[in-house]
Amino acid sequence: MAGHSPYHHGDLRSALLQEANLMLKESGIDGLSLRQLAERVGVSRMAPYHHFRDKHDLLCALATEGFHELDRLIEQTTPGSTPQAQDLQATLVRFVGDYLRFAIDNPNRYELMFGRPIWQGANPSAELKETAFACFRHYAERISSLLAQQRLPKGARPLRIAQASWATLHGLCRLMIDGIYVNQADMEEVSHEAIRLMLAVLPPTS
Amino acid sequence: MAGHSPYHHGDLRSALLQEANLMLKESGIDGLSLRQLAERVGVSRMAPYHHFRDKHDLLCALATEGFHELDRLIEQTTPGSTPQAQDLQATLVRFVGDYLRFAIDNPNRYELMFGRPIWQGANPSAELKETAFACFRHYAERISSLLAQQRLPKGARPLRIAQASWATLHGLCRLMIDGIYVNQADMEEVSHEAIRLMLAVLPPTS
DNA sequence: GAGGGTATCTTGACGCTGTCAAGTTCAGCA
DNA sequence: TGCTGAACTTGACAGCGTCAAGATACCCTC
Repeated sequence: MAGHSPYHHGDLRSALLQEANLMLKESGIDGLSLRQLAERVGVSRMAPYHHFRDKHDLLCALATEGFHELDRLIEQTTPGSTPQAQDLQATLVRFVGDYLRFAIDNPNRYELMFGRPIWQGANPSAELKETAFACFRHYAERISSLLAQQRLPKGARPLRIAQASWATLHGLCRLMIDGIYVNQADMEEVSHEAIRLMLAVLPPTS
Repeated sequence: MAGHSPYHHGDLRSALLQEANLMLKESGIDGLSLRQLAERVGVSRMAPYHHFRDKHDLLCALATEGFHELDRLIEQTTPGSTPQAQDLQATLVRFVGDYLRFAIDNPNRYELMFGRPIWQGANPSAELKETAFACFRHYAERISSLLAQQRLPKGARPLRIAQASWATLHGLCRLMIDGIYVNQADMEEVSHEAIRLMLAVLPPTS
């Protein structure tokens, strides 16, 4: 790539994504302007349009990367085979911690991934939909299989529980990210309470 | 107000807020431009700046109105005195339903109220902070007092439970609003599951 | 009633944004 | 060698938030 002529960048698409990720982290989703991005990569303002249809398209690509990373996190922290009940709690604590850290570590990316601009503003790209839904599916499968291996009260639907628990986790992230749970110290306590909520569906003997 | 000269509007501030609410509902938070707003109200583009320091300031005022309305909703649907355990569930179902409806009814307003642009972008106005925190406090008080009147397992902290339940509710709203839970039909089922989660902290006999 | 202070509203201008249109450069294949 | 088409550039436009400076009309005081 270094030997290319200065006219043809050679690897512009990934260079754009990389720099865009940086700008996203620095200045947030609104502070990410295509013109600045082009300038920082050292290319004219219309060059990015040959690799992304839109600004929206670039944001979708950015979010897709984020979901890949989140997916990796989910697969890493939730083991395939489930241990005893005590270890279930430990696993959940670790998982919830990792998830929250993923969000807090890069709030702008998290907001981008789950925000309206991408999902409602224009149609999300097919690749994004595919990646994100796969991620959701993995989450639900992992959690519900974790739960299903415990003794559940009859009539409990692990999938629905997993979905609801995801809503809890997601809500927690957003409240913190958006600056409403300002007190970072409360975070741990509330997240533990959330885990307790997730575990409360299990019969009290477990 | 009708008898005023065409130069001095006479009630511009509230006219702006009213029209801004409309535009917010129509075109979302990004589609709300001060210039269009001014034109729709029939006033020059800089006129709004005499009633709001910023665009951010106007958004804060809009959000403040939203929190007043949400507060009213909370006070209306959660009775001060708590009935039997069965009625607790009915109350919660009604409350959760109302809350979700509040969000789904005007997604843009909900996003504005809880979104980063207001809380993180610049400092939220003092009035907004006051109103919003009062709203949160009311929510926590109502829910935790609802719970406290039940038989709780020892060591349970109703306030934390209320906060966590709020995270669940909020997460559910965002997932639906942001277009990730596309299926509106699933909504009811998942929200019922969320209620079950909220109730699960109670001892199973209740 | 007259005059001045002040809140209210207007017009002009600037730099920023995303992106359409049309031109330039260059690599790779026939 | 010459052509095709992808990659990239420059020009232009409308729209945005908002600073600065000027115009208007109400209200209070004399």
